[in-house]
Amino acid sequence: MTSEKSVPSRLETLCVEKGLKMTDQRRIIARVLSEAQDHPDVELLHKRAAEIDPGISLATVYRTVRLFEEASILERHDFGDGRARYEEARDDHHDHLIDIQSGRVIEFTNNEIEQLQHRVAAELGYKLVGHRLELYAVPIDKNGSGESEIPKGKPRIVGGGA
Amino acid sequence: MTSEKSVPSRLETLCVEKGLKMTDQRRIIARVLSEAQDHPDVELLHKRAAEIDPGISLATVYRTVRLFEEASILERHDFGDGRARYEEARDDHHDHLIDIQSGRVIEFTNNEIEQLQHRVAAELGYKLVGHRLELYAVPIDKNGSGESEIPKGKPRIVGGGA
DNA sequence: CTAACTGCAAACGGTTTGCTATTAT
DNA sequence: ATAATAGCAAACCGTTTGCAGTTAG
Repeated sequence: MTSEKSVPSRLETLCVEKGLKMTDQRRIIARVLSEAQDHPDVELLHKRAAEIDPGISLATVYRTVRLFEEASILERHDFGDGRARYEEARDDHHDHLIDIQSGRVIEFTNNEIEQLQHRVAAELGYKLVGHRLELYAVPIDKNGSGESEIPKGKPRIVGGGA
Repeated sequence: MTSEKSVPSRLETLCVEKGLKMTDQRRIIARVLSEAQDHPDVELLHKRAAEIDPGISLATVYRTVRLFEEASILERHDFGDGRARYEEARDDHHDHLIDIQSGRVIEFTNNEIEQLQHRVAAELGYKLVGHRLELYAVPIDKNGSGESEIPKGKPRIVGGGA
Protein backbone atom coordinates (compact mmCIF):
# COMPACT_ATOMS: atom_id res chain seq x y z
CA MET A 1 0.00 0.00 0.00
CA THR A 2 1.28 3.45 -0.89
CA SER A 3 0.03 7.02 -0.68
CA GLU A 4 -3.28 7.72 1.10
CA LYS A 5 -3.23 11.43 0.59
CA SER A 6 -1.79 14.90 1.19
CA VAL A 7 1.44 16.81 1.54
CA PRO A 8 4.45 15.20 3.24
CA SER A 9 5.13 16.38 6.78
CA ARG A 10 8.40 18.08 7.56
CA LEU A 11 9.65 14.95 9.27
CA GLU A 12 8.68 12.76 6.34
CA THR A 13 10.69 14.97 4.03
CA LEU A 14 13.68 14.71 6.35
CA CYS A 15 13.32 10.95 6.41
CA VAL A 16 13.37 10.74 2.66
CA GLU A 17 16.40 13.00 2.53
CA LYS A 18 18.14 10.69 4.95
CA GLY A 19 17.28 7.78 2.69
CA LEU A 20 14.99 6.02 5.14
CA LYS A 21 12.57 3.45 3.78
CA MET A 22 9.16 5.04 4.06
CA THR A 23 6.32 2.79 5.08
CA ASP A 24 2.78 3.95 5.67
CA GLN A 25 3.20 3.65 9.41
CA ARG A 26 6.39 5.70 9.41
CA ARG A 27 4.70 8.37 7.36
CA ILE A 28 1.84 8.48 9.82
CA ILE A 29 4.10 8.60 12.86
CA ALA A 30 6.21 11.29 11.20
CA ARG A 31 3.09 13.32 10.57
CA VAL A 32 1.82 12.92 14.11
CA LEU A 33 5.19 14.05 15.42
CA SER A 34 5.42 16.98 13.05
CA GLU A 35 1.98 18.17 13.98
CA ALA A 36 2.42 17.78 17.73
CA GLN A 37 2.56 21.02 19.65
CA ASP A 38 3.29 19.27 22.92
CA HIS A 39 5.81 16.70 24.14
CA PRO A 40 3.96 13.40 23.76
CA ASP A 41 5.11 10.07 25.17
CA VAL A 42 5.05 6.87 23.14
CA GLU A 43 1.64 5.84 24.38
CA LEU A 44 0.15 9.14 23.28
CA LEU A 45 1.92 8.99 19.93
CA HIS A 46 0.54 5.52 19.43
CA LYS A 47 -2.94 6.68 20.27
CA ARG A 48 -2.72 9.54 17.80
CA ALA A 49 -1.25 7.33 15.10
CA ALA A 50 -3.92 4.71 15.72
CA GLU A 51 -6.59 7.30 15.04
CA ILE A 52 -5.26 7.47 11.50
CA ASP A 53 -4.46 3.78 11.11
CA PRO A 54 -5.77 1.56 13.91
CA GLY A 55 -3.43 -1.21 12.81
CA ILE A 56 -0.23 0.49 13.93
CA SER A 57 1.43 -1.40 16.75
CA LEU A 58 3.08 0.02 19.82
CA ALA A 59 6.29 -1.82 18.89
CA THR A 60 6.41 0.04 15.60
CA VAL A 61 6.04 3.36 17.35
CA TYR A 62 8.89 2.45 19.66
CA ARG A 63 11.08 1.33 16.78
CA THR A 64 10.25 4.39 14.70
CA VAL A 65 10.91 6.81 17.44
CA ARG A 66 14.24 5.22 18.13
CA LEU A 67 15.05 5.33 14.43
CA PHE A 68 14.14 8.99 14.18
CA GLU A 69 16.10 9.81 17.26
CA GLU A 70 19.17 8.07 15.87
CA ALA A 71 18.71 10.03 12.66
CA SER A 72 18.80 13.19 14.79
CA ILE A 73 15.43 14.37 13.54
CA LEU A 74 13.69 13.71 16.83
CA GLU A 75 14.60 14.63 20.39
CA ARG A 76 13.92 12.43 23.36
CA HIS A 77 13.37 13.98 26.78
CA ASP A 78 12.99 12.59 30.24
CA PHE A 79 11.07 14.92 32.50
CA GLY A 80 11.28 12.61 35.45
CA ASP A 81 7.95 10.85 35.11
CA GLY A 82 9.36 7.56 33.94
CA ARG A 83 8.34 7.69 30.31
CA ALA A 84 10.23 9.24 27.43
CA ARG A 85 8.73 12.30 25.80
CA TYR A 86 9.40 13.33 22.22
CA GLU A 87 9.71 16.50 20.23
CA GLU A 88 10.62 17.11 16.61
CA ALA A 89 14.24 18.25 16.44
CA ARG A 90 14.36 21.78 15.14
CA ASP A 91 17.44 23.90 14.76
CA ASP A 92 16.53 26.20 17.61
CA HIS A 93 17.93 24.85 20.83
CA HIS A 94 15.88 25.36 23.95
CA ASP A 95 15.45 24.10 27.48
CA HIS A 96 12.27 23.34 29.37
CA LEU A 97 10.33 24.69 32.30
CA ILE A 98 7.88 22.16 33.68
CA ASP A 99 4.81 23.43 35.48
CA ILE A 100 4.57 20.84 38.23
CA GLN A 101 0.94 21.68 38.88
CA SER A 102 -0.43 21.23 35.38
CA GLY A 103 2.39 19.23 33.83
CA ARG A 104 2.60 21.77 31.03
CA VAL A 105 6.00 22.19 29.46
CA ILE A 106 7.24 25.61 28.44
CA GLU A 107 10.25 26.04 26.20
CA PHE A 108 12.79 28.76 26.77
CA THR A 109 16.30 29.79 25.83
CA ASN A 110 18.77 31.81 27.77
CA ASN A 111 22.08 32.55 26.17
CA GLU A 112 23.73 33.67 29.33
CA ILE A 113 23.07 30.29 30.88
CA GLU A 114 24.27 28.51 27.75
CA GLN A 115 27.57 30.35 27.81
CA LEU A 116 28.03 29.88 31.52
CA GLN A 117 27.64 26.15 31.01
CA HIS A 118 30.48 26.10 28.53
CA ARG A 119 32.56 28.16 30.89
CA VAL A 120 31.90 25.88 33.84
CA ALA A 121 32.83 22.82 31.81
CA ALA A 122 35.99 24.50 30.54
CA GLU A 123 37.03 25.45 34.06
CA LEU A 124 36.76 21.80 35.03
CA GLY A 125 38.88 20.80 32.05
CA TYR A 126 36.03 19.59 29.90
CA LYS A 127 34.48 20.30 26.55
CA LEU A 128 30.71 20.49 26.75
CA VAL A 129 28.97 18.13 24.33
CA GLY A 130 25.45 18.20 25.71
CA HIS A 131 23.40 19.30 28.63
CA ARG A 132 20.08 18.98 30.31
CA LEU A 133 18.43 21.90 32.03
CA GLU A 134 14.94 21.63 33.39
CA LEU A 135 13.23 24.10 35.66
CA TYR A 136 10.44 22.76 37.83
CA ALA A 137 8.16 25.55 38.88
CA VAL A 138 4.71 26.69 39.97
CA PRO A 139 2.69 29.56 38.51
CA ILE A 140 3.02 32.81 40.43
CA ASP A 141 -0.48 33.85 39.45
CA LYS A 142 -2.69 32.06 42.03
CA ASN A 143 -5.50 30.35 40.15
CA GLY A 144 -6.44 26.72 39.61
CA SER A 145 -4.50 26.58 36.29
CA GLY A 146 -5.47 24.44 33.34
CA GLU A 147 -5.64 20.96 31.90
CA SER A 148 -2.72 18.60 32.41
CA GLU A 149 -0.34 17.65 29.61
CA ILE A 150 0.99 14.72 31.59
CA PRO A 151 -1.05 11.62 30.71
CA LYS A 152 -1.28 9.72 33.99
CA GLY A 153 1.06 7.83 36.36
CA LYS A 154 2.74 8.77 39.60
CA PRO A 155 5.26 11.57 39.05
CA ARG A 156 7.09 11.41 42.38
CA ILE A 157 8.23 15.06 42.30
CA VAL A 158 11.62 15.64 40.82
CA GLY A 159 14.11 18.29 41.78
CA GLY A 160 13.78 20.09 45.07
CA GLY A 161 17.11 21.77 45.62
CA ALA A 162 16.64 24.97 43.73
CA MET B 1 19.85 -8.08 67.09
CA THR B 2 21.37 -4.72 68.02
CA SER B 3 24.76 -3.03 67.82
CA GLU B 4 27.55 -4.83 65.97
CA LYS B 5 30.14 -2.13 66.48
CA SER B 6 31.45 1.39 65.92
CA VAL B 7 30.37 4.98 65.61
CA PRO B 8 27.04 5.88 63.97
CA SER B 9 27.31 7.25 60.45
CA ARG B 10 26.07 10.76 59.74
CA LEU B 11 23.00 9.33 58.03
CA GLU B 12 22.26 7.00 60.94
CA THR B 13 22.31 9.96 63.28
CA LEU B 14 19.92 11.85 61.03
CA CYS B 15 17.63 8.84 60.93
CA VAL B 16 17.51 8.65 64.68
CA GLU B 17 16.81 12.37 64.89
CA LYS B 18 13.95 11.88 62.47
CA GLY B 19 12.62 9.11 64.69
CA LEU B 20 13.08 6.32 62.17
CA LYS B 21 13.10 2.77 63.44
CA MET B 22 16.68 1.61 63.13
CA THR B 23 17.20 -1.95 62.05
CA ASP B 24 20.57 -3.51 61.40
CA GLN B 25 20.04 -3.35 57.66
CA ARG B 26 19.11 0.32 57.74
CA ARG B 27 22.17 1.09 59.80
CA ILE B 28 24.32 -0.72 57.28
CA ILE B 29 22.72 0.96 54.29
CA ALA B 30 23.03 4.33 56.01
CA ARG B 31 26.71 3.68 56.61
CA VAL B 32 27.34 2.59 53.03
CA LEU B 33 25.63 5.74 51.80
CA SER B 34 27.47 8.01 54.20
CA GLU B 35 30.80 6.55 53.22
CA ALA B 36 30.18 6.63 49.48
CA GLN B 37 32.26 9.15 47.60
CA ASP B 38 30.51 8.42 44.33
CA HIS B 39 26.90 8.26 43.13
CA PRO B 40 26.02 4.57 43.45
CA ASP B 41 22.91 2.94 42.02
CA VAL B 42 20.79 0.52 44.01
CA GLU B 43 22.59 -2.53 42.70
CA LEU B 44 25.93 -1.15 43.80
CA LEU B 45 24.54 -0.12 47.19
CA HIS B 46 23.21 -3.61 47.63
CA LYS B 47 26.57 -5.12 46.72
CA ARG B 48 28.34 -2.92 49.25
CA ALA B 49 25.78 -3.59 51.95
CA ALA B 50 25.95 -7.31 51.25
CA GLU B 51 29.68 -7.24 51.92
CA ILE B 52 28.82 -6.27 55.49
CA ASP B 53 25.73 -8.44 55.85
CA PRO B 54 25.18 -10.91 53.00
CA GLY B 55 21.58 -11.37 54.09
CA ILE B 56 20.38 -7.92 53.06
CA SER B 57 17.86 -8.12 50.25
CA LEU B 58 17.58 -5.90 47.22
CA ALA B 59 14.00 -5.08 48.20
CA THR B 60 15.19 -3.70 51.49
CA VAL B 61 17.72 -1.49 49.77
CA TYR B 62 14.99 -0.17 47.49
CA ARG B 63 12.65 0.43 50.42
CA THR B 64 15.37 2.10 52.44
CA VAL B 65 16.55 4.51 49.77
CA ARG B 66 12.95 5.49 49.16
CA LEU B 67 12.46 6.04 52.88
CA PHE B 68 15.63 8.11 53.15
CA GLU B 69 14.70 10.10 50.09
CA GLU B 70 11.30 10.86 51.55
CA ALA B 71 12.99 11.93 54.76
CA SER B 72 15.06 14.34 52.66
CA ILE B 73 18.33 12.92 53.85
CA LEU B 74 19.15 11.30 50.52
CA GLU B 75 19.07 12.66 46.98
CA ARG B 76 18.07 10.64 43.99
CA HIS B 77 19.51 11.47 40.58
CA ASP B 78 18.83 10.24 37.09
CA PHE B 79 21.81 10.70 34.85
CA GLY B 80 20.08 9.20 31.85
CA ASP B 81 21.33 5.65 32.12
CA GLY B 82 18.04 4.18 33.28
CA ARG B 83 18.88 3.50 36.90
CA ALA B 84 18.56 5.87 39.83
CA ARG B 85 21.77 7.05 41.47
CA TYR B 86 22.00 8.20 45.06
CA GLU B 87 23.93 10.70 47.07
CA GLU B 88 23.71 11.70 50.73
CA ALA B 89 21.83 15.00 50.96
CA ARG B 90 24.14 17.67 52.29
CA ASP B 91 23.32 21.31 52.72
CA ASP B 92 25.51 22.42 49.87
CA HIS B 93 23.53 22.45 46.66
CA HIS B 94 25.39 21.48 43.51
CA ASP B 95 24.83 20.32 39.96
CA HIS B 96 26.65 17.62 38.04
CA LEU B 97 28.97 17.33 35.11
CA ILE B 98 29.08 13.83 33.68
CA ASP B 99 32.20 12.70 31.87
CA ILE B 100 30.61 10.67 29.10
CA GLN B 101 33.84 8.83 28.43
CA SER B 102 34.53 7.52 31.91
CA GLY B 103 31.10 7.96 33.46
CA ARG B 104 32.68 9.92 36.27
CA VAL B 105 30.47 12.52 37.90
CA ILE B 106 31.89 15.87 38.96
CA GLU B 107 29.97 18.20 41.23
CA PHE B 108 29.95 21.92 40.71
CA THR B 109 28.08 25.06 41.68
CA ASN B 110 27.64 28.26 39.78
CA ASN B 111 25.70 31.01 41.42
CA GLU B 112 25.25 33.02 38.27
CA ILE B 113 23.44 30.09 36.68
CA GLU B 114 21.34 29.58 39.79
CA GLN B 115 20.18 33.16 39.77
CA LEU B 116 19.54 33.18 36.05
CA GLN B 117 17.28 30.17 36.51
CA HIS B 118 15.17 32.06 39.01
CA ARG B 119 15.05 35.02 36.68
CA VAL B 120 14.00 32.91 33.69
CA ALA B 121 11.22 31.30 35.69
CA ALA B 122 10.06 34.66 36.98
CA GLU B 123 9.96 36.09 33.48
CA LEU B 124 7.68 33.24 32.46
CA GLY B 125 5.43 33.94 35.43
CA TYR B 126 6.67 31.07 37.56
CA LYS B 127 8.26 30.49 40.91
CA LEU B 128 11.17 28.06 40.72
CA VAL B 129 10.82 25.14 43.09
CA GLY B 130 13.44 22.80 41.72
CA HIS B 131 15.73 22.23 38.81
CA ARG B 132 17.96 19.78 37.12
CA LEU B 133 21.15 20.80 35.42
CA GLU B 134 23.54 18.25 34.04
CA LEU B 135 26.47 18.92 31.78
CA TYR B 136 27.62 16.08 29.58
CA ALA B 137 31.18 16.57 28.53
CA VAL B 138 34.48 15.06 27.44
CA PRO B 139 37.92 15.77 28.91
CA ILE B 140 39.90 18.42 27.02
CA ASP B 141 43.16 16.75 27.95
CA LYS B 142 43.56 13.99 25.32
CA ASN B 143 44.44 10.78 27.11
CA GLY B 144 42.70 7.43 27.58
CA SER B 145 41.06 8.61 30.84
CA GLY B 146 40.31 6.38 33.81
CA GLU B 147 38.11 3.68 35.23
CA SER B 148 34.34 3.96 34.82
CA GLU B 149 31.99 4.87 37.62
CA ILE B 150 29.03 3.65 35.61
CA PRO B 151 28.38 0.01 36.46
CA LYS B 152 27.28 -1.52 33.15
CA GLY B 153 24.33 -1.23 30.75
CA LYS B 154 23.83 0.66 27.54
CA PRO B 155 23.89 4.43 28.22
CA ARG B 156 22.45 5.60 24.88
CA ILE B 157 24.05 9.06 24.97
CA VAL B 158 21.95 11.78 26.42
CA GLY B 159 21.92 15.41 25.47
CA GLY B 160 23.42 16.51 22.19
CA GLY B 161 22.16 20.01 21.68
CA ALA B 162 24.67 22.01 23.62
C1' DC C 1 2.82 -6.11 72.69
C1' DT C 2 2.32 -4.56 68.19
C1' DA C 3 3.14 -1.66 64.44
C1' DA C 4 6.77 -1.54 61.47
C1' DC C 5 10.24 -4.16 59.09
C1' DT C 6 12.53 -7.94 56.27
C1' DG C 7 13.08 -11.54 52.69
C1' DC C 8 11.11 -13.82 49.00
C1' DA C 9 8.98 -14.19 44.88
C1' DA C 10 5.57 -12.54 42.01
C1' DA C 11 3.88 -8.36 39.75
C1' DC C 12 4.59 -4.03 37.25
C1' DG C 13 5.29 -0.55 33.55
C1' DG C 14 7.97 1.11 30.07
C1' DT C 15 10.74 -0.64 26.48
C1' DT C 16 13.05 -4.12 23.59
C1' DT C 17 13.31 -8.22 20.71
C1' DG C 18 12.76 -13.01 18.19
C1' DC C 19 9.99 -14.77 14.86
C1' DT C 20 7.34 -14.92 10.53
C1' DA C 21 4.85 -12.73 7.08
C1' DT C 22 4.92 -8.48 4.39
C1' DT C 23 6.75 -4.67 1.63
C1' DA C 24 9.66 -0.65 -0.19
C1' DT C 25 13.02 -0.14 -3.28
C1' DA D 1 14.59 -10.12 -5.79
C1' DT D 2 15.80 -9.05 -1.22
C1' DA D 3 17.06 -6.55 2.64
C1' DA D 4 14.36 -4.01 5.69
C1' DT D 5 9.86 -3.68 8.14
C1' DA D 6 5.48 -4.55 10.85
C1' DG D 7 2.80 -7.09 14.10
C1' DC D 8 2.52 -10.11 17.87
C1' DA D 9 3.81 -11.98 22.00
C1' DA D 10 7.36 -13.09 24.99
C1' DA D 11 11.40 -11.25 27.24
C1' DC D 12 13.82 -7.54 29.77
C1' DC D 13 15.15 -4.54 33.49
C1' DG D 14 14.72 -1.52 37.10
C1' DT D 15 11.52 -1.08 40.65
C1' DT D 16 7.44 -2.10 43.59
C1' DT D 17 4.49 -5.00 46.40
C1' DG D 18 1.68 -8.95 48.85
C1' DC D 19 2.50 -12.13 52.14
C1' DA D 20 4.19 -14.42 56.37
C1' DG D 21 7.56 -14.40 59.69
C1' DT D 22 10.76 -11.24 62.61
C1' DT D 23 11.91 -7.27 65.44
C1' DA D 24 12.48 -2.38 67.37
C1' DG D 25 10.51 0.49 70.60
